[in-house]
Formats: sequence, structure tokens, C-alpha cells
Amino acid sequence: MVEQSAATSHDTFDRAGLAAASLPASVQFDPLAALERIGTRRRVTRDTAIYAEGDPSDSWYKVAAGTVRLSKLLADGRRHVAEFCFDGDCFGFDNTAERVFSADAVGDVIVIRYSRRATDRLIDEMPQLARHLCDMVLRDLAHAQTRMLLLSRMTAPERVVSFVLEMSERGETKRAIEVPMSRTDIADYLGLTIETVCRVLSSFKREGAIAIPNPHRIELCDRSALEAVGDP
Amino acid sequence: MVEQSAATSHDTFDRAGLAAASLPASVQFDPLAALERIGTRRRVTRDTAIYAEGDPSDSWYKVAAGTVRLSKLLADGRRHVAEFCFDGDCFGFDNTAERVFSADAVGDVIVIRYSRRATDRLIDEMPQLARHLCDMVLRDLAHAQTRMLLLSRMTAPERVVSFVLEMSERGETKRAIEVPMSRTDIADYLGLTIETVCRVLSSFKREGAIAIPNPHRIELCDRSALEAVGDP
DNA sequence: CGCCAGTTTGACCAAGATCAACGCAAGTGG
DNA sequence: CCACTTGCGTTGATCTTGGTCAAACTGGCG
Repeated sequence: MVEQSAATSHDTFDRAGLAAASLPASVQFDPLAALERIGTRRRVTRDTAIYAEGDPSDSWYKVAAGTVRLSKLLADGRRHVAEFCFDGDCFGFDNTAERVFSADAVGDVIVIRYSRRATDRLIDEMPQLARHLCDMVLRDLAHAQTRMLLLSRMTAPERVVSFVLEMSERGETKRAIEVPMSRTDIADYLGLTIETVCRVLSSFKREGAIAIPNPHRIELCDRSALEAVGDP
Repeated sequence: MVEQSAATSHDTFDRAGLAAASLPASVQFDPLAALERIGTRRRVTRDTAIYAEGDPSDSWYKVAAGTVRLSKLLADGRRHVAEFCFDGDCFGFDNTAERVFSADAVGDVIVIRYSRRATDRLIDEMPQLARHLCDMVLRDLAHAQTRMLLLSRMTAPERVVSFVLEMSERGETKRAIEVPMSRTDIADYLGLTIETVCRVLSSFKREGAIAIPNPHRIELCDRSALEAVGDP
């Protein structure tokens, strides 16, 4: 489902962002509306990079559609998926010089890009924005802490349950989850191997807790059975 | 080394913080100095809680002396140490209603407490402070991400090396590290068991990479040998 | 001196990794 | 249209790392 055949990486821009020089009073007190004016929309096709590890870090993004994977490849081939970002999630907000993770489109994706300079200017004009962004980072931090607990102390079944339940929280319908990413992505997100992820999912299926009509869809047949695994 | 015999938890306050109502122009542009004025200094004795999981979250802290441990106990007894905070580190900065982790003094500790209300008022007066705090949270987030990588993809020796090197970065002298926390604390921080931490340290000792004159001191005899384990 | 708490070491075990094969659906090209 | 390939995903057999259980060691302290 790609419109333009095969541009290797850099993509299509829609509305050019307005220079955030001086804004009318009407938006002075709506930081989110003001932010919209400095964002540029960008389509990214399946499996292409939005940015790579080591790229200069001069902007941040919000997902408008699709799923983005933040990951890092170690020298010896081990891979770590730091985060999946879905519609509405922000990523790449930092104040380092270089990207620590790379960000890639899991499927076709639309992101809004906010340049750091424009964001900084906007903060000068409307300081409430800084609080807003700070809250955003605090939510990310809380999430990272939950994940540290998961990665340091949970068993494989607990990790997989936590993933499935997290996805079902975020998804449209709670009865079933859409799984846009591959098994390898899930494994690298949970700190497991692909085989272990498969085996655990299969065992849940065998017990009737879930159904897997196809690899990218999981139906939650017995949510309480899953929750029983996750809580301990 | 405890002055007052055994007050179970709540402790001694020194300088009462000034109400941050309206400040002289002189501090208007030094957020850090202004922050000092709303902070209250508090001594906490070894192994007592600064706050516990579930406590109302209405303030944050900066370590002025000693080491603080942020941790969480799971229902079945598994424990997770989220962070150690040393002199100058801040902790407990969030916007949740309740504490997610408990914070305890590893040894005797002095912390500065900043109430959330006073901090919010101060941000209204000097919006640059919000950026400052945002940067602080961003550093914490970056650190959390490094730790997620460690916990999800590193072997036991790699974790221990990373701990030792991290401590040596922060410590006074790079040749040796002071280890205020117990082996159990280290294990719960690295997502290992106490036995594994001991064994790995012993093996490094056997190889001559470190010396352990006593459990709370580790000397780095061959830093490059350690770095060789950590990098892969 | 003997106890206690924390640390270290050893013997054994199990969760999950690794290695290998197979299944299955979507291309691809004759 | 049908063999052949290719890229996931799944399953099985075996191995390794680190966990578990248990015992010994150490230094401080009543």
C-alpha cells in the first residue's frame, strides 16, 4: 500500500511549518494549538528510518498514524527495542546532541516533526508549554520505570502478558489486539528471544486464554487468566 | 553512628523553608537560588524511609549527603531497586498522586525537600525553572533507558562491570569505589541474585581486575579488563 | 566467647537461550 | 498457473546461564 514506488528513505512533506516568529494573541494561551503550527507532517513508509542512531538530534516527533519502533543495535548483534509509539505518542524529545536510538516505521506511518529550535522559541513565548512538555517526559519516565521492573524481575510469561495487556489498553477494542510489529520486535522489547515469545503465546493459546487467528492479531478469550499470570 | 537513639522514621528539620510568595528581583533570574529558598533540609538515619510506596506524592528531594535507594517490593517478595541517588541527585520528582517507589536512606543521609506546591508557584514566577526541571527529568529518562538496555540484554558480568564503572564515574577517586549499599541492593538493582553478584565479583578478583579489601570497597586494578567485558 | 547479619562458596536445578527443522503464506519467474 | 524461493512464525531437542538451596566464613558486638 505504498503510493510512490520505492524512494529509499526520505519522504514526503505536506504543509510546510510556519515560522514561529510572532504569533497572534489568539493562540498565545493554547500551547497545543501553537505547537501544531510549528509541526510538519511527514509520511514514512514501512521499515524505513525516521532517524538513525548517531544522527543529530534537532527535533522531536508525534505519531499521527501507524507504529514507530525506537531501537538500538549492539555491536555483537543483540538488539534492544526501547519503545513502541502509537497514534498520539511523542518520541525523540531529548536534549542530547545525537540520537541514542534509531526510530523506524513498523508499518506505514505519519509523524509530525517539531524542530528543537522552533520549540525552544515557542517555550520562550508561552512558558506554560515547558510544563506541558515536562509532564510528557514525566509520563515517559514513569513508563520506563515500569519497564525496568518488568525487565529486571519478571518471568517470560509475565512479560508476555504485560505486553498483551498493555496493547489491549491502548487499542480500540479490548477483546482483541492488533499486533503491527514482528515477533522479533516483541522479543527485543521484552528482553526475550523470538522462540520464547512464540512458545509462551502458544501455551496461552493451548490454555484457552487467547486465540491467534493470524500472527498479527491476538484475541483475549480469558482476560482474568492473563491477569492472574501478570499480577504476582 | 546514630545520634538520636531510635526514632522510627520522622526526623529533624533545620532551616524552615521560606514561603515563596513574592521574591526580591535579585533572585528573579536565578532559578537555582530561588529553589534553595523553598527547600527544607532533613536528616534521615540509616535504613529509615524518606517516603514509602503509596504515600501521597507532594514533594521532591535532592540528596545533600549520603546515598538514597529507590525501590519497590512485589507481592511475592521479589524486590526491584530503581535507582541509587548520590550527592546532588534529585529524586521523587513526578506528578502522580502516590509514590510508586519507596525511598530509603542507605546510610545516614541529608536531603533537601521541595514541596510540589511551592515548586509550582516558583515556576509561575520564573518560567525558566520549568525548562531546568524538564532537563533534569530528561537526564533521568536517558539514564532509565540505559538501564533498560542493561536489564534486557546484558549478561551478569556485563551488568556488574557496568555497575562498577558507573560507581567509579561518580565517585571521588577513579582507582577505587566506595560501595555504601549491600550486595542484596546491588543484585536487586542489576536484576540478579546476591549469589551471582558475589560470584561475578569474585571471578573478577581472581582474574586480578579488581581487589575487594572489604565488602564496601572495590579497587579497580585493571580498568581495561573491566571495560573489555562491558563493551561487547 | 558466641551470636548475628551480611557475604562468600559450592552443588544442583530450571528457565530460557541456542540450534535446527519444519510450516505457511506471499511473492517471483518460467 | 504452478514450481521455487523467501521471510516469518512455530515447534522440538539440547545446552548454558544464572537461580536455588545449603553450608561455611567474616567481622562487629553484647
